[in-house]
Amino acid sequence: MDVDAVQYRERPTMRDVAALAGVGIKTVSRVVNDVPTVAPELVERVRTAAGKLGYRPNLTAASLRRSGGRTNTIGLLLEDVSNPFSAAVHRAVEDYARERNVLVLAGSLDERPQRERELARTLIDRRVDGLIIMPAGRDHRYIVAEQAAGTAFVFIDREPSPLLADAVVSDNRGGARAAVSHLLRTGCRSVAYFGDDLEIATAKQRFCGFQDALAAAGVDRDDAIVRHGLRTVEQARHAALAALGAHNPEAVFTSQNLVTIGVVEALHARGLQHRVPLVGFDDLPLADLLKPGITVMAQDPAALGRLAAARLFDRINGDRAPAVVHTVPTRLVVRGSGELVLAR
Amino acid sequence: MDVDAVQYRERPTMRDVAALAGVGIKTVSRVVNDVPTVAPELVERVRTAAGKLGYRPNLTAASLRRSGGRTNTIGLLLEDVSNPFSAAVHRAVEDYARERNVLVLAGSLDERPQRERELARTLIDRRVDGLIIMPAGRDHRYIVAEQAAGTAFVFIDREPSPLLADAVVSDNRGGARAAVSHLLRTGCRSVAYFGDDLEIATAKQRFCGFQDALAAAGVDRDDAIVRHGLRTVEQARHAALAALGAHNPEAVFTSQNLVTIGVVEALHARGLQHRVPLVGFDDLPLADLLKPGITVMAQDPAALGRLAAARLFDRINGDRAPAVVHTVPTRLVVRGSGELVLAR
DNA sequence: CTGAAAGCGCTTACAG
DNA sequence: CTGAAAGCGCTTACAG
Repeated sequence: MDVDAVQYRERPTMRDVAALAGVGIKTVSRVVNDVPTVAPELVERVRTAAGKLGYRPNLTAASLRRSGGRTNTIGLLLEDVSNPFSAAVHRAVEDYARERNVLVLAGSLDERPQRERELARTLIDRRVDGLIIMPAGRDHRYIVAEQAAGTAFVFIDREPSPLLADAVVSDNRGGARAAVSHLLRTGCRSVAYFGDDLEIATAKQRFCGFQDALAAAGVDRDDAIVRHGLRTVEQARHAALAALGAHNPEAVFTSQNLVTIGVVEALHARGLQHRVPLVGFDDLPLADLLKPGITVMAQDPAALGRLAAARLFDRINGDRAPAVVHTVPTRLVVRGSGELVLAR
Repeated sequence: MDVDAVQYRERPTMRDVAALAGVGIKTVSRVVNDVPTVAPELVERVRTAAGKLGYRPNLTAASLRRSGGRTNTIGLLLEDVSNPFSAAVHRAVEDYARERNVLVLAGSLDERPQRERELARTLIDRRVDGLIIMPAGRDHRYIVAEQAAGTAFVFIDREPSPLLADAVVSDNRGGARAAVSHLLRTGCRSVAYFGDDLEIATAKQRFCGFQDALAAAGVDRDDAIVRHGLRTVEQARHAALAALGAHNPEAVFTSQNLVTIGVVEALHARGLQHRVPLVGFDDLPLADLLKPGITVMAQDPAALGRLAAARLFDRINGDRAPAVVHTVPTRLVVRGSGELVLAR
């Protein structure tokens, strides 16, 4: 039995089922939707006819007329469906939505604001019930009209600006501060910072936390060992190789996943991985198998996703309270790299 | 400006735009769909009215009547949207679909056949134009009726059974054979196998490849160091710790991601990572930072996703040729663990 | 070039 | 308990 052997035929509609069962179309509708007030004999006839025809209801047609007009679909705009952080958020949102019989349309933004607006618009034109956005853009006023028309919005990972909708974010500043304070406990007095583009809200918050920790410990910031704008592993590695050669920082804080990997590669290349303490923001797979293991300030993407989904469904269900920002704590995962004993 | 300040109002329809612009609804439809034969002045009036009302077309309503009835949506059923392999496939499918203005509804199956059927059915009831399935189940006859009704199917990573639809799969057997042959080149004569449940088609194919390589080299298989059914990192670690203690295999082949991680953890725990050669099937992030780096037979999930999407769109566009299986080569990534010099 | 009528597959509102 | 009519927001098919 292969593809060219099958019989092609149109999808049967309720009308076809009704005709075969000898009932009205409305009775088919009742049976399909498990309305209990149908005579058992008619239920039986309708089910038999539906089975014989291979009838499947058309849910998009149903939602068009159904009161409330919900599509039972939500949109999820992520930085990139294939990066581990986005993917973990996605899974948590999917699980929450699945329990409510709602499907998820996901898309990748790649830090492109224009892509964010286009995709949001496309999803709205599909009439998703709500949208969870990990924003690439910095201006979210475009959602105002959509909110007024009934589409729910929740932002995740980064807050919208202005604060037009709920947001669920990591404690970026507090987490970074705690990470750097942890490093300073090794006794070091100069900490290098390698981070992402400061235009990205989370990068900025983490840099603020870095500064908070230095200030609290009475340590001066040395701008010679502060590097922003690192977007890739390669950029981070090159920046770290240069800084390690020229300035010998006593410890290193990295603000993001890919940056951590690049800097760790550089430390290994220089043979410094056991001598220069490092803490990275955001967890890495396999980080505990490295020598030394990489100490990180881990985010909880599953919690972010679950909480964002919960807020979104509250909004979809009519909650019109003022927008709130929910901050999710981060967690220090001690594995060795952040606890090296300084050779003095 | 915050959420409780907005004005709630219904979404305007084409009828509303038509009334405000003083034209027929059909003219609005023409303008919205960029039909060129509308008088410039009317186009202008319609656009102004639409802008004033914040009109957005309802694409699901449009597709209901549109000939062909396409929804410009496809479904993607993955093992787990958050695992790196699935996520990479997802991204490739998304990119291919995006160029064609098609959105992707993704879902996770977690190796549960029942979930596969339920989700497939749900997506069909939404009238997706086609479905790409990384199957959990072993019987795919349920798709026959759906194919007949016009829904396109492509399987990815594992073939459907019976072969009812196109499939895009890795060269599991050939890749495993090449990986184990590579190990045998170190001079070892006993190779342990740690693998997933043999019921999973890919695991079985990789085990066949393992046996092929031993047979080609004239090495006997030692079932004392063959372990199947490993589903998690923990199970793999425990199995490896037990086998390493009792049987001292000279080299190790692991059939899958999580198994590789568990076995590498066990080797590190025993201090054997520089003495027992290992090759894993499927690549790992950070595998090159470990000491030694982990040599793997890498799959190409992006190629799998792209090719599956290409087949699916061909099918959606009317291709009714017999089903074909497309095999994507794997690639040996040499990093050290598979090239250890045996201490004899 | 423009628009009134009919219809996509279903549900609502209503009458029997 | 059942079904004919009207309508969801749009497009098709057609007449002007």
